[in-house]
Amino acid sequence: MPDDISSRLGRLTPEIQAMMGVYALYWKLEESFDCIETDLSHQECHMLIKLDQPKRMGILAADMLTVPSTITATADALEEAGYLARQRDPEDRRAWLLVLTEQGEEARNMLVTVAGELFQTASGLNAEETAEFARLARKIRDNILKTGIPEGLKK
Amino acid sequence: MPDDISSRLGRLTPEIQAMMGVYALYWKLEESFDCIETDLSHQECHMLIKLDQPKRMGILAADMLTVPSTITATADALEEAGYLARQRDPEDRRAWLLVLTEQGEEARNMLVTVAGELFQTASGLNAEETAEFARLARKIRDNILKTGIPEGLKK
DNA sequence: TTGAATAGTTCAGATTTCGAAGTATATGGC
DNA sequence: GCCATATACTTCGAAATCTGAACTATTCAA
Repeated sequence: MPDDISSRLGRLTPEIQAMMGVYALYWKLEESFDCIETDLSHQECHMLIKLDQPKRMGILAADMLTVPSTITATADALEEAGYLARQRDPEDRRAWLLVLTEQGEEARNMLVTVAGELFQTASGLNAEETAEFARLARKIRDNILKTGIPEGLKK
Repeated sequence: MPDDISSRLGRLTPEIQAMMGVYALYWKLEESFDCIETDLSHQECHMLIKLDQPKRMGILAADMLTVPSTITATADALEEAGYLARQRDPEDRRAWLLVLTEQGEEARNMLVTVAGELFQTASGLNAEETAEFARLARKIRDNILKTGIPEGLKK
């Protein structure tokens, strides 16, 4: 049966194959996140992982392709739980910098480690394949961030 | 600034780079789906794309890494809107086969075409890179479906 | 024939997300 | 310096989404 599915997928265009793989991996990773011993929501985990250094909320919103109000809610929760602190950006006092606390750093390190293992398990790729996949993924991400907000957007 | 982000990403592990790329692409694709002229929800689009041939709801649930009740709701909506029909599986009368109607086939063809273009635009990869990415994505998807339901699952 | 397992359904509750309106600060033209 | 406009984030209520437990119908095994 898996072979059957696989062979049928082979007849689809590369783009659709790629999309289906991306969706499967995304769903699997999200699912696996539930198994991590933590009371963090998925969005909170994503934000922690992205905070490798202090960042403005607007940058995070663009980076996570979401809306400012969602970032506010997530940051509120993380701040309340002691993982990060808001600091005014000295270069623009309208903006906040989100800075991890020590507790936040620890949580982030744990998450990055576990997430890496999850990726290995879920993908089943060896080191070489992972490196190649990562190279293409980085290229894709660069392109998306460069392209920015959806270009064919409505409204 | 994009270069700065990119160079910092380079210092992360390949697994995390890969994950961030996958998340960016997933989010971007989901966002782009909103721009398609259709009244279908994302989940409904995903199901249509997967119905390249009649499938049992349980198969779809496993394939989309979700729960049966979600499949029921999505299938209800698509059936009501005339995109598919339920047929009893002759091999197991407890199960339904979801079969696309003519209207469903048309919608699926449109979606597959548009989704392919979306992938090209979002990823910015050329044909060769897309083929390589698709190869790895297929491998990942095979591994995930083979692994099946989360193995380290709780509850 | 009966008990256990499986395929799908129902439905109410929880979570998540979004968008419009609001506050505070910045920027540019006069 | 002053005003209009733009930007960064917040608030909050509505909408969409997803889930899990309990239920019906059918199959399978003994």
